Amino acid sequence: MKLLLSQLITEALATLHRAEQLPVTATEVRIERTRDRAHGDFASNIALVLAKTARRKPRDLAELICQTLPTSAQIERVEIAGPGFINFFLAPAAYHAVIDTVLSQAEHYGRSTAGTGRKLQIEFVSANPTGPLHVGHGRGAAVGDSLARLLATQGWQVSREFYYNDAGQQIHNLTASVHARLQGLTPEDGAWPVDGYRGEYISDVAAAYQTGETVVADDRQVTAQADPTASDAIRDFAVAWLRREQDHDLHAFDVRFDHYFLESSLYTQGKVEDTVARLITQGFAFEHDGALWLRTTEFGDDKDRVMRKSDGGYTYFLPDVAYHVDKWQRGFQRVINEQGADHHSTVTRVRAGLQALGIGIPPGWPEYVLHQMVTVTRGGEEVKISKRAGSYVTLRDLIDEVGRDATRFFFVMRKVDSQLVFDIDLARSQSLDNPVYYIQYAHARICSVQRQLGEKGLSHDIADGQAHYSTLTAEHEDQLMVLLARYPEVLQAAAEQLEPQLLAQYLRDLAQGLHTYYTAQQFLVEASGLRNARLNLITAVRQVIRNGLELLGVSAPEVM
RNA sequence: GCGCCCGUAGCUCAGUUGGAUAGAGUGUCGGCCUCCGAAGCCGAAGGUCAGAGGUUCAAAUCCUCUCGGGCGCGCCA
Repeated sequence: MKLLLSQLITEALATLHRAEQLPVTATEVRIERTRDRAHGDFASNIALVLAKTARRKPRDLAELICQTLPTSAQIERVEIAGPGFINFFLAPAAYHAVIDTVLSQAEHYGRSTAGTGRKLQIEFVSANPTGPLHVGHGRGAAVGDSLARLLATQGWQVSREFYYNDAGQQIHNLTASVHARLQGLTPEDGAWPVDGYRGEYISDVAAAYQTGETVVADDRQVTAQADPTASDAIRDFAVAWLRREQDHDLHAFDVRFDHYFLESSLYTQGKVEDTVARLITQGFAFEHDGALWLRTTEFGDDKDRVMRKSDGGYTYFLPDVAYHVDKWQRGFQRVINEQGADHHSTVTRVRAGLQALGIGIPPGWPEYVLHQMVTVTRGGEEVKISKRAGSYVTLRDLIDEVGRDATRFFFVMRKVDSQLVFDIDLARSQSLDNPVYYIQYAHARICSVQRQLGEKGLSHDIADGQAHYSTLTAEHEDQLMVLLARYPEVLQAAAEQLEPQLLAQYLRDLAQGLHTYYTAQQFLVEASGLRNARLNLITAVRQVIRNGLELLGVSAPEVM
């Protein structure tokens, strides 16, 4: 519809130009939905934009454009308002069409094929297997997965990736902790490793190792050797055990990855070495104080960065760059990294490293979505400690306490770049103040009406409803149809701007529209035409709520 | 000190990427169940969009500065 209106105006402008009424040729004409229904359905500010170059008053120009505008069956009337906006009021038939579109496209409604076939990768969570996932990972999981689903609706071929370090210093600390536990030590003992982990799970890992358990994670399977001195075996088992723990939480969150990537593979496959060599030949590397540096300041960084330490080891910066080279070589047009904002300093660095390689990677590649910190409150007080992890609140704590639906929704309902206060009491409450239940309730209510229909011995005749759309004259019906029509636009905006909260916000609006309508009108009325028309409408609303919640990983229950 | 993010109703936050009279929820106050589910609906009250300049037909939105909060600033990851 936006496209149609834009074309009509462009035609009008061209006509005026030919008639020498307008000195400028066509510019890009943008059509917006109005904020206020009194201003019609769509508006164009073109007269305001062109007023200066046309050297006419905005309202006069708007008048001229309106008179020249080709007619369309979709448009009932056009008005000029305010400082010179052109407001379009759609014909009722244009509204009614959206109901049929939703009903016929069903779960596909709202999707676009614009990006068909283009490959996109989104990396998120990427937690090292040294402990349970914390609430920050939870936000990352919810945001990353919803973005993946949203981008898929726009036709992108999306791959979800999880990157982790299975062999570095942190893993060494993990191994040492489990080893110490196997020796009978506890975190309270003086001999406990200084950088060791102190959560309860260390004991669980040690116990499982001793009994020779076999653990199966999504990306690996290991059977414990039960030998308390075999540190490689302990390490492999501990990593697998914690990966399984993380997978357990991720599954409970309905998050699945297509690919797990090991940092160690960058070394074993020589990719780190290749990257260093390439950076040296490109001439951006230099030696200083016994270390090898990269002149990242050439590419916007505020200081140069060490690649190879004076002790011969690499800093994390280099495998990061090598990893992204690998992503590039795998052919992803777009790569999005979803991380906590505490990693924001790596953005410039990684991009600088990739530019220094000179292998044709665009300057803004990869893209980043950085979510701000999460704090958890209960009873108005900040919650900090989890017994399970020893120090931080885990994702599992949250899911166990408030459930998957509320947890996922709460994580995506705010802008990612705002700090998030996760109020456990609010998320738990199955009452008026919980936005998740509000939306789900709207869905369940529609299902309930459909059940009542059967109990009354009636059936839903879609065709009869279609023949009686003209009876849908209530204000609330009008508003719901507009909301339904907006859904594809919301998906497109949320995917384009990488902002899932737009969808969460929209679903709340749609649910509100339904609740208001529900209270104001009876659906199961005597008159069958009106009844079927209303059933068509609320069935379409139900479909869109389902589609939208699905993208946020939230269930759409038929009964609550 | 430098960099990034944030600052909107008492509280938690939206705000269609510069548009028309700033919006929800919650909290407060007042109404609505003989009626498809009251986990709901309707109404009232509540604002110097942190502050000051600037850009323009138009600024919560863009630019500069100030104040306040968060996160980073390692030859750690």
